Amino acid sequence: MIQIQTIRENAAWVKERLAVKNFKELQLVDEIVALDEQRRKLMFAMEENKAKQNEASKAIGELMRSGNKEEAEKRKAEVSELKAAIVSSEEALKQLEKEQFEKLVLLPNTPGMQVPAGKTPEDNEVVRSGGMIPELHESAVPHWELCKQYNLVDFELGTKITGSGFPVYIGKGAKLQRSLIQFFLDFNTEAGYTEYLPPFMVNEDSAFATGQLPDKEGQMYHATVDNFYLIPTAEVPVTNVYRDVVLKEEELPIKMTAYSPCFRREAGSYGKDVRGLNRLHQFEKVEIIQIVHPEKSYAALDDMVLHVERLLNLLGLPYRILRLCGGDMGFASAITYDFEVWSTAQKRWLEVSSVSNFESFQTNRLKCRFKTEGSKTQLCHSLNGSSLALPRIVASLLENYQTAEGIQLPEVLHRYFGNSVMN
RNA sequence: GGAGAGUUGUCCGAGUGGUUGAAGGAGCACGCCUGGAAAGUGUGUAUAUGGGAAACUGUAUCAAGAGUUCGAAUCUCUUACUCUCCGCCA
Repeated sequence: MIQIQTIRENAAWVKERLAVKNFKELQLVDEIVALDEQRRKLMFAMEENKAKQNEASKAIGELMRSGNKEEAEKRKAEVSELKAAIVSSEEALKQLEKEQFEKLVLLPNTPGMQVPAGKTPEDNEVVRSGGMIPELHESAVPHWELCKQYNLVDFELGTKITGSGFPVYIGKGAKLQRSLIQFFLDFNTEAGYTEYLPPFMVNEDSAFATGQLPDKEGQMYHATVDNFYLIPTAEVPVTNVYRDVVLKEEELPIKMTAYSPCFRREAGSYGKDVRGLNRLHQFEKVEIIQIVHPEKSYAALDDMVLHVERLLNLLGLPYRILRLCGGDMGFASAITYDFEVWSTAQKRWLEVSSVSNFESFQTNRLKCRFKTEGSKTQLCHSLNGSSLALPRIVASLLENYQTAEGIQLPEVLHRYFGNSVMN
């Protein structure tokens, strides 16, 4: 949520930035400013009345004690009148606050100055790329064929048990999941991230704080009886560790990592783009999250991008890094870098990680602040990224490392998986 | 799931309708004392949000929400959470 002070003081700038994100309803900004002004005026008037009421009540207490009942009754009548005014302005104020909040919550985060304008994925900027695209043998096939051939993942079985988009990993396919999760977590903790294993369901407050509610209500699975949401990413429960927390400046930066399954309803399109592991309702992911001093969030962002890049280099996958254009960015993000790996058999790029700086957008909802010696509390900045999402990494590992004799995984995984060939 | 007890400031803890933003401790900060420290001693020590250039000042906050009252930490209701016992379970 954008801070109201920012909008109050720089409405024109906010509108200009939101336009970069192709946000259409810029009039909301002006409406919010107008509501804010009304709200403050009303609040001031009401508080004046309340002050009078408090004063009178105190006086009544004294009059009662000194036995001056008549005078006390007079003042009581006076307060009753005040009260009527207070009650009505309280209602009006509540209404104004509600309206303002409802509009405020609709505004996406303002994109940072480096964010390119644009509407579609074609407008994203390629920042750099790395890795080598392998030469595959003649009969190389996409990963869904490999999964079937070597009995690694059974999609039909998942459909029977649950529904489409819920694959069942079997044998070496299951072990590969476990190996990757452990490899990623080890890599992250060695870089100073503290490991968390969070709840996989969250309450409404948590889903709101990281920006999933109300924006993406329909994209989460909702356990309605208890009003819990299945997490779409570990970002939600882990970032909420610091909801309603005031940190000391020296506690920053906070670095956390977590594995979790991710649940996404997103009724996507059908066809080859979503075949196999390309798009799922349930998948595994390891996430990294940082909460940092506002002046250091862009340095932290660079650090996280390099971190993910190292991981892809270790896996030996051909990748490219994109700076997303305004139109392709998420609701809460100020800037996002996407990582894509090349799927040689499908001949297309697959998104495997998304690293974002949310600046104070999430922390404003979280009320995650820090206090400096002798100064006011201010909002931290939050960032997160995938390191990494499993299914598409698995897809490209299988495809890019296939040979006529079977699949030989990169060396970095031998420690976790063994060096056996999948055949 | 059933029964009972609880939730007050950084912490402990008092407080059953009227100068209670909240006694008393502890902690912390600054000062005095000291050669230095401990002890002792004095002062200060919440947050949010309005108004104001500022000094300063209004309002709200004793788990959360609603109610009774001129006035609520204190009375009533609802909810959440914690603890104990029972049940169930891995």
